[in-house]
Amino acid sequence: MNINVGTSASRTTPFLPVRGTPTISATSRGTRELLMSIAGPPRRYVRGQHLFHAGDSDPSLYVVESGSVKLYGITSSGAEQIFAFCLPGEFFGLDVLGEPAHGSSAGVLEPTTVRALPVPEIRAMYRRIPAVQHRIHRLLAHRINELYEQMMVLSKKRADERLAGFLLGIDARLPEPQRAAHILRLSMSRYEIGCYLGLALETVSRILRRFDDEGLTRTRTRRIQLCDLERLRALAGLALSGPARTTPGILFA
Amino acid sequence: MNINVGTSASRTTPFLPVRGTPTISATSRGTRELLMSIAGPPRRYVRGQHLFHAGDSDPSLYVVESGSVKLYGITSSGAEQIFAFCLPGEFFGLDVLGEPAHGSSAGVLEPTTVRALPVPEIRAMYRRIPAVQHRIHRLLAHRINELYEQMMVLSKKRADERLAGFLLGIDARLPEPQRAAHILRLSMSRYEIGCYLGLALETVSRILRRFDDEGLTRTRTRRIQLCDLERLRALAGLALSGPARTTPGILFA
DNA sequence: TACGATTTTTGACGCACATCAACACATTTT
DNA sequence: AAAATGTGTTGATGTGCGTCAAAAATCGTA
Repeated sequence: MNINVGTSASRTTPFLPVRGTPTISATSRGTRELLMSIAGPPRRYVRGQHLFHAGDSDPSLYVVESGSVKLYGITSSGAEQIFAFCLPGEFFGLDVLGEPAHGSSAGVLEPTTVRALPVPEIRAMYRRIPAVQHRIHRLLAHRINELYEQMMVLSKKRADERLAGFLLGIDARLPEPQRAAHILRLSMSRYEIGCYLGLALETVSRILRRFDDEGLTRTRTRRIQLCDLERLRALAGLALSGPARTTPGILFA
Repeated sequence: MNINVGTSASRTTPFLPVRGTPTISATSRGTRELLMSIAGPPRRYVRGQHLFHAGDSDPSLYVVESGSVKLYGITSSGAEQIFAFCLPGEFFGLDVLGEPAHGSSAGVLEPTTVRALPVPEIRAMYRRIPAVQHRIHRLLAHRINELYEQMMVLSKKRADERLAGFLLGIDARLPEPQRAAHILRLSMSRYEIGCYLGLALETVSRILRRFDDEGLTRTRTRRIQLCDLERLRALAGLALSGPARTTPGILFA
């Protein structure tokens, strides 16, 4: 997304006092920092490179520092299906925590740096700091609910509703500085957007054009400005307005 | 599904030696039994009753003993979307382990008995028995990969391919005795099947008719016999034949 | 057994979106 | 600067499946 945030560790974790179990850990805050403390060195990649493929038994998950990554699988008939786009600060590849191998492939969309977190070290951390474990559960559970949301999109929404939701979703995940202007610089092609939303790339292009004609957006290839957030939200079926959107998750499997 | 298996605890857990971390626990096998040991008493429900609704902060997850349950959500436009059908032996509602409230609703499809597992007790168990924690991770991670699969179905497959996959999926999850005959006794309506597969109920009905005409199935309302497994598998895009299908998961969020 | 309610089937019709096919850009290469 | 390559736009056409409507079958229950 042509964005450079500082190290993702600089992000403050919004909230997290895990209710219920009285966690013994001293630091109930800062689990993200704890997790990041076992992250390997930043690694650079360019578009087209892969961090792992479905089936790889590489035992680590990843955090995006800058750039963006797509998580995807291949249909039985050979078609690509994108499961998620991962932006700076977000974890992905979490499924190796429970499965012997990755269930999806991770491909880089633009010049990107990521850091790896070795699964064994995460497991070791569980013992010492229960809060980390709760954090991981939060991430996994949250991801499942995100996928439920995506299922509803794929099976019930029209093309324009999907696109509106997609644009708003990206927008909401931008780091503070760029979020204000509501200008997206997409790192993915029309084809990839279509792969994610279950649409043909031509449909993506056409709907985007219509949004422009109707004053919802201002599009110049991969630079998209969101002009009428209210109408976009209405289209996407989101609650109107809503200033402070809680973006607690920051994870991907 | 009009099925009565013995207590789900009688199911043997297929495999699970968690690679990597050398688990200290004495019983690396039998985590399922351990989990079941904290399950509450069996509770009976009839069609239409609910175990929880999306948003409920009921801190427990559930196991189906007999009968069946649907997990679903409501779209912004008020439409129902079914995320999963839960059969005997399967866990559901796992997302409360990480989220403060349930992310979906659980409705009963037929006379059904379930048992509840209180989240606090599961958490307490983590400390004592790390293997239980790995098991939970397995369940969550596996569920995520299942949802990836379902995303591919919803966005890339034709109606007949979806239906074929659905029927085979149910079939593979039947307890041993009935699986042999490949005769399904569905507890869900055409409408509910459509809700799950992203199709109109009329389409479900029509495709089912076509399957019958083509000799793939023999349908009498909710009793469906799978006659030509090979062709069904080919349609669904599954590997041909494949005798012993590993059904490791047995979980739902 | 008979009644009403729900579910399922079947047909007719229309539309949202995929597909096919050029063409227009933009970006990189030589 | 021209050529090559990938990406995006736009139009024409087709179709898979949704929608609407009504009859038929099944189920629940008196």
